[in-house]
Amino acid sequence: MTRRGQYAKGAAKRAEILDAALEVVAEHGCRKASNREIAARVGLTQAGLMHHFGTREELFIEVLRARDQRDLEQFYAPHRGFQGLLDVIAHNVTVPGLVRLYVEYSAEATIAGHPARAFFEERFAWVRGLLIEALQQEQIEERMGPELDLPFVADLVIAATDGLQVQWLLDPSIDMTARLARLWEGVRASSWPTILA
Amino acid sequence: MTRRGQYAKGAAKRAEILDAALEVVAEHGCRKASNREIAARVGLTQAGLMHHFGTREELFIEVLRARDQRDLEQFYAPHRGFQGLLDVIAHNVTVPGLVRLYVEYSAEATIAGHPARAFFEERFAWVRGLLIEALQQEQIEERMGPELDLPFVADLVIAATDGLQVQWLLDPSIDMTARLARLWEGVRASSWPTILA
DNA sequence: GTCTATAAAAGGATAGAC
DNA sequence: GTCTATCCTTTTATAGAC
Repeated sequence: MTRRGQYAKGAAKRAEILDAALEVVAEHGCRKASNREIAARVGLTQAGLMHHFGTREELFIEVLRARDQRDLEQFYAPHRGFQGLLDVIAHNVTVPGLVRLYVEYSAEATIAGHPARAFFEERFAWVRGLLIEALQQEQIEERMGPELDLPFVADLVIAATDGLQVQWLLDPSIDMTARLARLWEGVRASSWPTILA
Repeated sequence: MTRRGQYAKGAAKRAEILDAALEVVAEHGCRKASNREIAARVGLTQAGLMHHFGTREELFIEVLRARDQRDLEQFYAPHRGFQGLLDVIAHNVTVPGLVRLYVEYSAEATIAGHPARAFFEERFAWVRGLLIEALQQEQIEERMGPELDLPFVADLVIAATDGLQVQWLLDPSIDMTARLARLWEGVRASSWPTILA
């Protein structure tokens, strides 16, 4: 019971910190989001914060992991096909801090030896896999031709999604979901097969 | 003459610095590229570097400006159509530092009040304009249907290009040019008109 | 134009008390 | 689990000599 309570409290505090980190990132950007300010938002000192996350990098990675887990549960299911991705993007519009963290941190992490590089490599492969599954379902239900090169289409859609997020951060009036939906309609209805197959 | 020589020397040093900045960014990333190391590469102290560029941000923006200017002269011409973009991307593969700077710095600069935000906003509008011009040329020469929504296609191509660059930084074996060429063939040959028009 | 010297700040991380 | 206190590093930027 005491032990249980301690764990529960620790987990609650961690969750609180993850939310605070998002707030600060949304306001100042990932680069200028200091541990001190994140800590202050949850009534901790910087040292107190470091007790929960060994390093700053672990904190950011944990934020992104939690996001992926939530998105997976809330929006993804193989039978939903492409709609799953569209729902994720529609949801992203409501969490600009998360979009900013993803865009900024994924860019920074591409450098060799960066502590978050492996995370993004693995995440990319994982997302590609999910998207390919979703596209296969679209083929099975015959909303999409059977000849398309799925890995190519998946990577292209991911690239467009990532690029759109930067455009959206610069101009939030852009409707990311509508644009992706339009891209998807283009892929679906395409007579691309002879080219993309 | 003396004056001329001074200017020439100053300009040469500036150019040297821009190259050095790219080297350091390629190795450590934009975030970890310190003024000190850039200065050291050209045999200057950090203070000496600051004489040429008032701030770090001006230096980075200048690097990107010089790149755009060069790309414009070397690769872009309205009558070349989409090939201009393909050539730029093919060239990008040979300058990873530039790609890294662009990806990382454009992400960071999306934050409100960032000194480079205006630069990226303007650059984005400029690139979109060039691409639309190029696409119009493709239509004129009837390599592409007349019904397509050009601004939409342009933004989508830019998004895909930007997203591909992140993928490429994580995995340099990806052939960005081939993927964009394939996207372009898809757009071109598409029976998208009823959807995208 | 370049250097030396220094400011002045901010950052992440750790040790040890409670 | 959290705080206080502190360390140490690194960074950008400036002032003034040469």
